[in-house]
Amino acid sequence: MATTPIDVLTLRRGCAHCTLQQLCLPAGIGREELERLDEIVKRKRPVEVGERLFRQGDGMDSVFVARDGAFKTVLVSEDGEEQVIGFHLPGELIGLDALGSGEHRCEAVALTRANVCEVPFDDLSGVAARIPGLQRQLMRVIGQSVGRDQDHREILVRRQASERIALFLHGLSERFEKIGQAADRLRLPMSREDIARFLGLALETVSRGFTRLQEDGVIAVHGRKVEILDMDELQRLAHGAEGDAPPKKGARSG
Amino acid sequence: MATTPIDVLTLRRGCAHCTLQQLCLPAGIGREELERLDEIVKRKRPVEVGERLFRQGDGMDSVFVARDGAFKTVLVSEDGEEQVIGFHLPGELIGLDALGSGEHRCEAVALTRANVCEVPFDDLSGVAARIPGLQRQLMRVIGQSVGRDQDHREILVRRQASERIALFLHGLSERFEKIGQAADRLRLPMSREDIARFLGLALETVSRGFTRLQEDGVIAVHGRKVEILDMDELQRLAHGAEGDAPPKKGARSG
DNA sequence: CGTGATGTTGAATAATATCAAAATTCGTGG
DNA sequence: CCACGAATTTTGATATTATTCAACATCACG
Repeated sequence: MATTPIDVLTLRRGCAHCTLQQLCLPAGIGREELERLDEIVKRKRPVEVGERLFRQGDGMDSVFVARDGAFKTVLVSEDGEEQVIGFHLPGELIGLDALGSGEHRCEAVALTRANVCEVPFDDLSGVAARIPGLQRQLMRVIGQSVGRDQDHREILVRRQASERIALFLHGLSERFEKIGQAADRLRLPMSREDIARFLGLALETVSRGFTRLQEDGVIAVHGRKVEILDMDELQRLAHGAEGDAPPKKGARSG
Repeated sequence: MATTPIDVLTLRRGCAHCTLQQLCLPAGIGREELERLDEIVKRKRPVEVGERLFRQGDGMDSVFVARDGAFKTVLVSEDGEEQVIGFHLPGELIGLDALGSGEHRCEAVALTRANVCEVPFDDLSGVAARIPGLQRQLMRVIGQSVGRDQDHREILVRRQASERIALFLHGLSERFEKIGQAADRLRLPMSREDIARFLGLALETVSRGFTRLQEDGVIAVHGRKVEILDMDELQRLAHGAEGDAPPKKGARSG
């Protein structure tokens, strides 16, 4: 437990044997093309908590994908305040924010120790140009990234803290499920403060929100471990339903 | 004043003579290429207030650019609530939200009568593939679009209504200036309600915010006409400065 | 078993939403 | 040019909600 030894085999094996295959760039790409992709993908030593993949102003040399662990992307304003603009789970591309300008507008910070794949963007574009499937995958992944940004905005326009929090947890749950983890037993990789800066709320408000959800029997909280007890209700709350009349009492059927 | 006759000449002339030339897709494209672009650009009859360019779920057939007038893009949730996710001034591409999925996630509504150019996306991709300059322009414009989304998020994470409003006005001012209109005399094309739904605030809060800014001598408000009297102060307010110690007193010089 | 970081809780304060009404603007037609 | 009505905007009073400052609890880790 104390040490997570680097799985050298996994490192060598490449995309073809990665558990994220179906979620990451390689999804739906043929065997040969996969090998070409493998050639340009760099697998790096584990990244430690707090390490950065890139900083604001860096050129967009590579895009990154975590095979495990988690990252946050943050915007640091002139006065040093940190604004969290996204969280990244395994299989979700990191670093596309520089697509427009060629320069990163944010920085990517590791929330946990993580193993990441680095894909040099020039090479990727080159390979993608010759592999229609990869080109399509790239667009798909970019689209997903834009979609997550939209989700974030949909969270932020909500005026009630409870809605934002419910929306956040529900969205995270969906994403965990997508990468093969339990949707109802989340181990949050980020602090309450990170969540607060992501939701545009005070840290204490987030904490209280969690407590409230627990009191209402929607979730169970143990620090960063969150168990979702009533997914339907969580979703209801995420869409403006007040604490008024949850169709409880032997809930989901009638 | 009562009638704005359709300028047939302008309609015929095409991109080469459009006043938006340097801001729109054609910027920096050679004469011949411009003609090829012209061939695929459709110029439509004026769009009336409230008309939609596309709706949620529509396929991304075209992208649009207003030559004059203004649009909003809105997200309509299941329960019929409207969320404003963007405003579009002349020269700003509309309809890129569908890039990822191929389907529009939002709908584009005319805020004023407007003349728009429609660019069929398939054709555009085709032409762009053969014109490196256009390809680059397209990326630039997409990047700008993503940038405006980021700006919106940066507005929404602000916790003070006054900051959001200041940020909104300041950003709008910059964009007006970019299209050759006075930066300090804005004719807002959108209602207070639209602004509220864009900023994630109650309509009344927006109104009060405007009034407050007027009382503080930062702007002058006459309905939808807003004059910016102290741009520096507006910018200061946009970045968390309280009403504490504005370096006022014979303001702008010292 | 301390110790610093992280998370929770409480009380007072400040900000915003909500409900209601008045004022203004704008388009339209006389 | 003026008057009218509908829609928009502003303003007021009040209730809700979130923030802030502070203390306390808990967790992770050495």
